[in-house]
Amino acid sequence: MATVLDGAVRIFRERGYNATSIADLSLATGLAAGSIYKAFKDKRGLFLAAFDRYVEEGDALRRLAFQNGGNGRDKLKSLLGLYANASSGAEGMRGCLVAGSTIELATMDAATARQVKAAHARTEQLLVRTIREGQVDGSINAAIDSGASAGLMLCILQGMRVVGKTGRSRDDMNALVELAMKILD
Amino acid sequence: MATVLDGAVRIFRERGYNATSIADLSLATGLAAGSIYKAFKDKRGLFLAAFDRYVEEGDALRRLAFQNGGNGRDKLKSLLGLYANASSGAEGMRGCLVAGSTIELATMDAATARQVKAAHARTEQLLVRTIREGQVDGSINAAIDSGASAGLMLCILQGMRVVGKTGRSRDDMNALVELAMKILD
DNA sequence: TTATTTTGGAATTATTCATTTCCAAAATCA
DNA sequence: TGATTTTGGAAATGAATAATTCCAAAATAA
Repeated sequence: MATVLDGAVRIFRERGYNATSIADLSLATGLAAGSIYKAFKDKRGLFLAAFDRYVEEGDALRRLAFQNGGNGRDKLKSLLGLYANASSGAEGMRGCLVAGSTIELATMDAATARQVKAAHARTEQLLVRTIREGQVDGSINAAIDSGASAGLMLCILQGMRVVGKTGRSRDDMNALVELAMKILD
Repeated sequence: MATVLDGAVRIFRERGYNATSIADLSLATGLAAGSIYKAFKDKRGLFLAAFDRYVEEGDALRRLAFQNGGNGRDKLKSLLGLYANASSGAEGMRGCLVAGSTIELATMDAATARQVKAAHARTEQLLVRTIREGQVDGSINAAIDSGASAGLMLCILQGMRVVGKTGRSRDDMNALVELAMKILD
């Protein structure tokens, strides 16, 4: 089942929900259309399962990035580095399921749209918490607005994912990370 | 003709190329399907015309933002302010045709993809030029890498357009602008 | 005024789409 | 071993799609 969802995640990242047909999903997951419908009820159900898996995997990667510890600033730098890597080369061109789904928000039903917005809210909350942690441990300027800087960080992360679709090198993306950290000064 | 393209720009911004049908375009432009085909050859032709118009309008807005003059830093602040406004409220939720098209890159033919990438390149070149201008007039730190900081600015601008789809207030977005300017310190 | 050309769009066409139906093979149960 | 249930998927269905055809009204030319 996990590999079915991995295949779905991949094709939805590349093409988005609307441009991905059941035939595409069948190729990507290895299941025939009838089986997809038996397992997920419909295309939207498979999308939601894939989206959840993608968000969970992202959460796990972010936790891993934070496990190397250090102070708030170190953690944020790890996070930006993680996104810089994910946004470069062939993997970067594949795209982000959250960014892609955000662009398609207008074509989604309310419940699906809520899931997409919730994913952003969760990332933004993590950013706020980590910035505040840095402000407490002294690694981040205590005077900056944690909400605003978290919002800016979220834009940078999403922007990397979009620009990554056009093909950027790892060096290009990593160069941005150093500069972005100045926001926290 | 201009209002036809304006209608097309609007619906493509909101829904993207793939999720916009000829029926949608007919409603948005006021032309029947047969007329659309006579004027633009096909859906892709209308999209390209709409995309060109959107990019040209964006260029005009950026020129306008720069006309208030000032040094390099002032100009960049105006540009970020322009994007912050465009990315907030109902207008922000409508989305950006360039960001949206970037997400759909994998579903485009090579010529259309080149146009989308060219739009990014043009914005990035403007950012590089303006940062260098600021480094010459002393308003921007001469030591920072103009290429990397332009790349980061591009990510911020595109990220604002994506996050703006989820609904952000003008105050939220403007708060980011102040912080983003620290990159140039 | 009549003939011809141009224009706008309704209707149609062929294809693709999401979803359902139905069938046969495999697995399970008695 | 035979009967029944489960499972996977090919084929079919009805709707939506991009694009084309054809018609009538409007405009132009003689």
